[in-house]
Amino acid sequence: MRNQEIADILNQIADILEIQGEIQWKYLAYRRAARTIENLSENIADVLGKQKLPGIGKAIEEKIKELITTGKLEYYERIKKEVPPIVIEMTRIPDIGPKTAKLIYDTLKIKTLDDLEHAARSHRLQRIKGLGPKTEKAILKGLKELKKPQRHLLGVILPIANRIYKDLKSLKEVKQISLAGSIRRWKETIRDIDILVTSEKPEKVMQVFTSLELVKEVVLKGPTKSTIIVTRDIQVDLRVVEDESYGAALQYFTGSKEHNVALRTLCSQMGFKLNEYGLFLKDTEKKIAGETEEEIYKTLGMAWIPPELREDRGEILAAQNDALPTLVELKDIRGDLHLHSNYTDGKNTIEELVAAAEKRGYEYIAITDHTGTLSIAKAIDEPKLLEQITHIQKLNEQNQNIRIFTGAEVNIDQNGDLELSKDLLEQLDIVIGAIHSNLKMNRKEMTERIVHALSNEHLTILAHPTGRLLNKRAPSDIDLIEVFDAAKKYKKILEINAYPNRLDLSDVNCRTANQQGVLLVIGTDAHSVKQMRFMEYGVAVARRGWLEKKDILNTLQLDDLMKKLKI
DNA sequence: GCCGTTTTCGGCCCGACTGTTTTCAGTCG
Repeated sequence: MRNQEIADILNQIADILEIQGEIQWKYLAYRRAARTIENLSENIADVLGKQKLPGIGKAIEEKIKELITTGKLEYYERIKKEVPPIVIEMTRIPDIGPKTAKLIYDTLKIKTLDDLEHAARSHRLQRIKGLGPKTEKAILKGLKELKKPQRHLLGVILPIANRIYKDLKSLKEVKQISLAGSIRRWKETIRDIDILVTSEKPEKVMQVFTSLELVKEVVLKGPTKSTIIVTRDIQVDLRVVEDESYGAALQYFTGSKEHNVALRTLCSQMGFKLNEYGLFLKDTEKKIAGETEEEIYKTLGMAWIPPELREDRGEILAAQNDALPTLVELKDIRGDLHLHSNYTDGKNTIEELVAAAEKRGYEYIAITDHTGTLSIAKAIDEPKLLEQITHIQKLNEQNQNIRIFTGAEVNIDQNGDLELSKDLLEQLDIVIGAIHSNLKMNRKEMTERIVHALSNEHLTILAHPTGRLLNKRAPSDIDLIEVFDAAKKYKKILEINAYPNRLDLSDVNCRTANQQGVLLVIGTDAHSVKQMRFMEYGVAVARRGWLEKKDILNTLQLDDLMKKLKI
């Protein structure tokens, strides 16, 4: 049983316990345990009982063991029967929590969400004691939102956020401004855009904000908080605070929730109280910090923590011990080793890609078009690839500013072999291997397939290792620990694919790979000049994975890179 | 149900907002 499946079951147990009115600490414990498992790169079965896992004690450990060995959990099966599925379903509606869901069910005995909609339309909900017309309206609205996709890709939302940010920043009434929330943490998917501002004229700022060109709906407009809906049904929250609380508010609204909970628990132990207005002494309520984030973290005896690390994955302890990593930055990147040209499904010529790379200040790029039996990507055939190699050699002679490496993104077949002749593999500077089909093999076969590919002497880089597509396709079932072992053994490089719907390896996985001693590379997989900007998303994943400059291949200078790759 | 520089019991982050109430519970982030 896979980690995610086990985490899902623990979360469902928490939902049920919450609906049953169990004390909150009990169901919160299940959620915490689920989160621990979700953040794990290792297979839970391999580490359970062998190492201390936060939030997993004796009782939950036993339950996970039962799930692993039998594939079922007696306890879960039993309590599942005690709560009608519709009640759990109802809690997915915004503003409907366990209490309200249970109240509605107990009163009306509805069976489906359609029943709920009917009950709301015929005003039977507002007759329930404790509910009213507003709740009824909220439920009808919430039912519609349920059908929309819940989270947006960072790559979709960030350009929109930056546009709004720029518009607001240009106002003379705006003193300080920052994006906050998950977007400031560069999370791979984002629910809504949070923006924080300080101003002496909040009304004016709110007025501009709620009448921006891309506004579709104004949900809420107040002096300190406004909410709008913009294109693609993206929600944007703007909050205005006092200058003296800016740091505290920024810290608070940046999150994550888990980081904030952990930080405030620590505050409490130290005799402080932290909220969005500042850091206070617990007993006298005296404010001792709040203007800047740096000041708050410093007062708590730790270094300022980069937002990308604020996920409660050990960053607080590291900050206390002055052991935070010096995270890799976009400016450290010296080249892009995963690019597609118009020889196959790319939009631009090699010359155009080179010009764009120069503009970005790169020292080198690799042209890596598709080869193998890939019908969708118009794979390049061998004569055409030879032609491309000659073309690149000629360009390298003409242009000394940037080095163009020959390469290919070679399809890995079902057995883990590279779909390109040995002769050509030997001619290429960089061979990227990637799986594009048969993604649903079982764990053992898939792992063997990848390990076999990694053992191939011609392979340089394994691209998008898990094959996931955000919001669309789950990662393949792979024993990543074994893959990382093999990558280290055969000295192969694993990719952080920066394409916004891939971001593969993920933050958690590239962190584990690095801890296991595997070198990583950030590649954009760009199919056009425009997409070369995706590099910043790949860098963000690396940063969220605690990676430093030295952990990333394409931060090396040209000659060091060539030495490393023996080109 | 978990956890321990206050330990094996008694805590467990903190506040805003909302809708429904006559003082607060539920939900959210």
